[in-house]
Amino acid sequence: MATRLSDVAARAGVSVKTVSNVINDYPHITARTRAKVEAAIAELDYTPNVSARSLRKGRSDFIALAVPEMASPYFAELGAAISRAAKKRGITVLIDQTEGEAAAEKLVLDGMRGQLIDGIIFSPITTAPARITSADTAKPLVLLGERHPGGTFDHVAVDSVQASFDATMHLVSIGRRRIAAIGVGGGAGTGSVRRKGYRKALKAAGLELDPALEVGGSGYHREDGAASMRELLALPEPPDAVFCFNDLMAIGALRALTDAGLSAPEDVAVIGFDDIEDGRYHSPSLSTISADKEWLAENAVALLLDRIAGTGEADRRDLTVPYTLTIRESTGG
Amino acid sequence: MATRLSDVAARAGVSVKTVSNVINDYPHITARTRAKVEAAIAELDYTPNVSARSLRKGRSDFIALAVPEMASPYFAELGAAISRAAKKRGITVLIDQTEGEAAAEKLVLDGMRGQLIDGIIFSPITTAPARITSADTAKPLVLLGERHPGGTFDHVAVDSVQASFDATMHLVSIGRRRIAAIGVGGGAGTGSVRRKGYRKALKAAGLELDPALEVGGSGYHREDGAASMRELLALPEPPDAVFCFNDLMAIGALRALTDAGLSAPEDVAVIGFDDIEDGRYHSPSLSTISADKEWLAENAVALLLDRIAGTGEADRRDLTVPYTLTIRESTGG
DNA sequence: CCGGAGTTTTTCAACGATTGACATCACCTG
DNA sequence: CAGGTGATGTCAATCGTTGAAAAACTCCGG
Repeated sequence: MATRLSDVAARAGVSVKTVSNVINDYPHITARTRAKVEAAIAELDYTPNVSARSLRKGRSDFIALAVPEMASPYFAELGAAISRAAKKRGITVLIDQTEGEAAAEKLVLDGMRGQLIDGIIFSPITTAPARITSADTAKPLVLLGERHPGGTFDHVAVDSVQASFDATMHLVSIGRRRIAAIGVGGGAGTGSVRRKGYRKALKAAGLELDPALEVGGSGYHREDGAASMRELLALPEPPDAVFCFNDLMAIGALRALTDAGLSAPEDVAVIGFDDIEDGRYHSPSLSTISADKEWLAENAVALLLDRIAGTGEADRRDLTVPYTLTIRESTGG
Repeated sequence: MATRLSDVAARAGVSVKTVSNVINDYPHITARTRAKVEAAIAELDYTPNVSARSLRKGRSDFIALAVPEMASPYFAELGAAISRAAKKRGITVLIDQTEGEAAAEKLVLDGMRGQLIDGIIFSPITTAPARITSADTAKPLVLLGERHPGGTFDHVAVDSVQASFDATMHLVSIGRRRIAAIGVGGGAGTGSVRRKGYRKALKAAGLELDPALEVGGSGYHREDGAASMRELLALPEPPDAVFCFNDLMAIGALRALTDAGLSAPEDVAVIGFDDIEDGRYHSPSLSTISADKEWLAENAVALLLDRIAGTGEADRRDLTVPYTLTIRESTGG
């Protein structure tokens, strides 16, 4: 595919610039010329060279999505949604796995990838979001994940406190009194924000807060959920319900429950957060907080493109993703 | 980030050429100069402009991975592995979702992305692999998925027939006599190849082949597996074991089983294919064919880079991914 | 048939990094 | 001290595309 603009031009009998004009929808072109050029393009199967174009224009129509790990179902689903949303607008998404490494996250922030990308959608995990300032990056950036009042960037996320409150209240509403939380140590503020909602709910329900029931470190994987659940079950007085700060841990927790010969929701009710597809097919199916990922993707992309085009408002925007409480078997749905 | 090569040169007090030499590992450079230049690069936080470099060199160090959908756990895990393998070699992976659309797949094959990428790792689904010829693409290409004798490209895959044989024989070995197969209509040859292994095993075990036990269309998702399982359970003589052609369907099948008040492995033993993480944590945990994804990723990337560098052997290579039969609860492990 | 107002098309020079041919030096060696 | 070697610099060209500006063309009224 060595077809260049000049080849097309030669074929169509016009100048290189005219071909470029046709491609870029320059208004003043005769129908005749346009037709000729388009025919030549079709015949030669021409595709513009992205590198050259981006070098000249300073725009590449590539954006990066930086996530901790793409194999994690939530991020995989998110990535798919964002890719789709971007494609609709003629934008290509480049996915970056930071693998939870601070170094990799820093790389993302430093106008990484040698100016190829026009902007970044960033889901931080190690980098304390508050510490990210506009000085750190030259590229437009949209943050996903927990909100942070002092931030300088556009931001899209669920109201985690409220959602966690709802999840916990749901456990209360089905009669549970000893409700645990898994994932309180979670990265990038997730743990503390969701715990806030959890505690608020306990208080609202008049339940006592037992520190022994708040468990979980920074990992948010299945095995972390399983380990936390085992820890809880080993307590002198185990919980009768657990709110896991994400679905992946909830699935691990359910597994640990089964391994212990117990079952959900009878012995322990379990609710997660994220609504990943696995949860729907799990036995028992998993109750969860279901954020609208399509909405999130659409808006994150739109926000970023606005910023890139410079048409966005001057001050940063904070979008809140709609969510619903989805009740399934794991809480007796 | 408007730092250019010339800025670095000025800062280091050397010529642009020297900086370029340092970056590109030109042999004759004093340690002093190299140090100076490297210091300048670090201070200015310089990153070469990818567009300019790729325009000039004709190499971008980007490769594309084209998969049907990245939200599907198998592809997500594969994508993660390939990204990692590529990163080790200084290559960036661009993931493309074809969403099972023939048009999108065709786009991938037409030296898509305007010459930005150096090569493609392609996991086809609608495009009949035999139909892909080197005439269709100008870029080096490595195919994943079922093998096809007539192909013209390098290829990496599990020996699906053998693996399916093993999976089926495992069901036989635990005493099952009425063994069904789910996914026989699967895309890009997967269905027919795995069915071949399945049938071979039945024959080897002296079991009769019942066409009613071979079900499933082209979809390979959880809901397809669930639907197929329901279909099987509705038979006058339902199966006592099922081999699902991928784990996702197996999970759906397990769910359908549960919904019908039956359980695995007691009523119906279930085995899948792929060893996705979900399967390990499912209740019951899922027996499966576990292909070495890291191996697959490493080799697919290495093969492609060889091809790109032109150092590969002239004739196409066909690599077979090692796998193991992993027995878990769903078959009584 | 000319001048001017558009409209359409072309010419020219970047964008930033790399490379090749060659010119300089500064040393070192015999 | 001539000649060789190693290290760096100069200069110009190149990759394919596009913005700015200039040139060529069309059309119309006078």
